Amino acid sequence: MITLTERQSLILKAIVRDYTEGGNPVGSKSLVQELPMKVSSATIRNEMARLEDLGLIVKTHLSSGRIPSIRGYRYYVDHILKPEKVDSRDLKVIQHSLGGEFHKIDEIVAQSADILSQLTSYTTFTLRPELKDSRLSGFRLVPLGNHQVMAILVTNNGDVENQTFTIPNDLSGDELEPVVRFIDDQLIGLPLQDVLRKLQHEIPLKLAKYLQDPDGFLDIFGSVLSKAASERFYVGGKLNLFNYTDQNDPKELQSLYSLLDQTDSLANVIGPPGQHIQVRIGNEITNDLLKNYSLITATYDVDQHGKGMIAILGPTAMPYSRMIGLMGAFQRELARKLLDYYRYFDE
Amino acid sequence: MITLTERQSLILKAIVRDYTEGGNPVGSKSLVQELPMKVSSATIRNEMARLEDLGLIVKTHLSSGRIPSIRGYRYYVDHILKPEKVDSRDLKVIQHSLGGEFHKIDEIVAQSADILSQLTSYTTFTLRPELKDSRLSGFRLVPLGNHQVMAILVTNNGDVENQTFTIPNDLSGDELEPVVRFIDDQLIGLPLQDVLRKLQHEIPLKLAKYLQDPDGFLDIFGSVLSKAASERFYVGGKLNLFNYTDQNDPKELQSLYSLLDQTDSLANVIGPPGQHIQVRIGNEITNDLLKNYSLITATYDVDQHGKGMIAILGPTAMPYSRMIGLMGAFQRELARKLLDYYRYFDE
DNA sequence: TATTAGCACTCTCATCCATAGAGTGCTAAT
DNA sequence: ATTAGCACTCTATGGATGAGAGTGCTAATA
Repeated sequence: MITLTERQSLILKAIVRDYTEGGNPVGSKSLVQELPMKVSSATIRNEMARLEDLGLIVKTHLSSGRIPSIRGYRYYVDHILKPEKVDSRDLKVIQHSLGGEFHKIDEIVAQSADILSQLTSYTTFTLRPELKDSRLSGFRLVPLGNHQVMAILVTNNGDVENQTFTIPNDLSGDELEPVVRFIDDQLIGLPLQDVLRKLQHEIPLKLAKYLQDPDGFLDIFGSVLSKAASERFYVGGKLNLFNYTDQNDPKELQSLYSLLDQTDSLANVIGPPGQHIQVRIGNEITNDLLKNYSLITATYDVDQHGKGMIAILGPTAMPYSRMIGLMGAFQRELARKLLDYYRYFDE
Repeated sequence: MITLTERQSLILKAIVRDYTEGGNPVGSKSLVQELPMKVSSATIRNEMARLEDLGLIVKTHLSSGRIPSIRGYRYYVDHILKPEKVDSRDLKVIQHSLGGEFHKIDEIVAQSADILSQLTSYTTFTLRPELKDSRLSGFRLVPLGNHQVMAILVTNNGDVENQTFTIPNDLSGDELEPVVRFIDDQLIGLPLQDVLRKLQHEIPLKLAKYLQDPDGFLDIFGSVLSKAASERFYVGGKLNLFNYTDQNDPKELQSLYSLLDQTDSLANVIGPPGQHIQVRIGNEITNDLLKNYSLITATYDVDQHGKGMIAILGPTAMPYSRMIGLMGAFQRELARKLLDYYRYFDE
C-alpha cells in the first residue's frame, strides 16, 4: 500500500492535470510555478525521483519530463481526485435531451449514448436495463395477407418486439386463435428467461395438443422471443475516435472502429452491471486493443425493472474528475427518465 | 474531341494499368518493357509529352513519371476499357449470398451493400426500389394494451412498415373498426404517393364522419406512411475507407466517415436512378469531399416494381474494367433475386 | 537533515547538407 | 520518325549539427 506525503500528492496531482490539459510531459521547472509551496526545482526533482521509484510516474526518454503511469492514474483516481460537480449547462443538455417524448426504451438508451458522447467528446456505450427479467405480457400473430404474418411480443415493461415472417400459406385469424389462447393461458406473466427455457421442453409437447404442426410456429415464436431477450448495446460518438487516438497509426484506428461494430466483444469489455462508478485504466481493461485507453463504467438502477449500464471510452489522459461527475449526473437523470417511462405501463 | 493513335492509346492504357496496380508514377523505361511494339524509351517519352499536352496524363513533379489525369481516366473509361467478364468465384459469392431466405426487401438490399463492399474492398451504397410507387394493400391497428398500439402498413410489394405508439387511453378493437374500414374502402390500391397527397386534404374531411377526434389517428397514419414512403439507403464497407484514402490526412478520413452517416447528402451524390452503368471520376462528382475519388453507379430494374441503385466509391485509380464487369453481374443478380421475391406476393 | 545552486549529461526536434536514383527534355545523329 | 546520349530536376534517405528542455548528481547551505 502506497502512502504519499502531502507534497508528493500535490505534485502527482499537478502532473496529472498538466499532462491531461497540455498533452506534454511535465518538467520540474513548470511545476515550481504552479505549486503552492515555495521550493526550488531541484527539490521537485528529488520528489519526482521518488514518485518514479514508486512507479507512479515515468519518463518518455532518459531526460524528459514525466507523465503519469497507469499506477499513477490509479492512485490519482483512488486517493486524490474529487468528483467535479456537474456543469449546469451540461445538466441542462442532459435534461433537455431526455425530456422529449419517446416510444421505446431503446430510443431513450440509444439517445443517451449520443448525448454523452457529445458532452464528453469521447466514445460512449449504453446498455438498456436487462430484458431477460421482463415478463411476457402479450403475444400476437397478425396475418398480413400475401403469405406474411407479423409476430408481436409485448413485455410488462412496455417493450415491444416484432418481426415479419413469410409463410407458405395465408393464415386466417381463426387458425391462429388456439395458439394465441395457449400462450395467454400458459405463458403470460412469466419472465422471458423462463419462457425461453420452456421453449426447449414443455412448450413443444403441450402445443402439440393445439396444433398439428407446431414447428413452424415455434420457429416464429422462438425467433421473436430471443430477439426480445437479447441484450442491446448502443455506441455513440464513433467519430470522436479521431479526436483522441494516435493520429499516426491508422491501423489501430481501423481496429478500434471494427471493434465498435462487434457488439458481443464490447459487451464483454463493459462487463455486467456492477456497483456505482468504476474506472478502468489502460491494461486494466481486459481487451488488448484498449490497453492505451481508459474506460469509465456506471450502472444505473431502475428498481424492479432492472439495471443498465453507461460507459465512456477515452484516452488514459482524461479529465477524470469532470467525467466522473458527469457520469453521476447522467446515471441519475437516465434512471429518473426510465422510471417515468415505466410508470406509464404499471397503470 | 480527342483522337489518339493506336500507339498512344496503348501507352495510356498501360499507364492506367500500371498506376492502378502499383500506385507509383509510371516512367518511360518501365513502359518500354511492357508494350508490345519495339521502340526506345525516348520515343515513349515523346508520345508521353503529347499525351500530357492533351491533358490526359500529368507529372507529380517536374521530372517524375506520369499518372493519369481525371481526363485521362475519362478517356480510358470511355474509349479504351473493355468490361472484364466477372470472375466465376465472385459470381458464386454473389449468388450464394443472395440465395438465402429473406423476410424483407430491405434485408436483401442491405446485404447487397455488404457483399459488394467485400468483393471490391471499397465502400458501397445501395438504394432499394423506390417505395413511393408501391400501392397500399393493407393497414392495421393492433391494440397492445398498456397504452400502446402498433400501426402496420403493408404494400402490394410485400413491404411491411410498422411503428408503435403510446396513446393516452387503451383502445379496443371495436373502436378502431370504423377507421380500418375507412382505409379499406377508400385508400387501398392507391400508390403511397397519392395517399400521402390525400392526407393533406381529402382524408381529414372524410374521416371526420367516422371519428370524433381524427387528429391523433392522422398523426399515426401519416407517420407510418411517410416512414414507408421514404427512400432507404444502405452503406457497406465503411471500414474499407481506411484502405484507399490518404493515410496521412485523418481530417479527410473523418469528414468522409461523417458524410457516410448523412443519408440525404449521399442520396444527392448518387442521384436518381438513371440508365445502365455510369462512372464519375474525381471532380465530376458533385460533392467536394469526394473530388479525389471515383464513383461507379448502376441502376437495376425490377420491372413494374421500380428501379433501385447500387454504387461503388473508391480511389480514382481503380480497376475500372473489373469493377464495371462486377457491377453488371451484380445488377442482374440483384434484379433477379428481387423479381423472385416479389413474385411471391403477386400470387 | 532537508533544501538548493550549479553543472555535466542525455535526448528530442528541426534544419541543413550530401548523395543515389529515377525520370525528363533536348539535341544531334541515324 | 526514331534513337542514343547527356544535362538537369526532383525525391527520398541518411547522417551531422545545434538549440532547447529536462534530468541526476555533487557540494554547499540553513
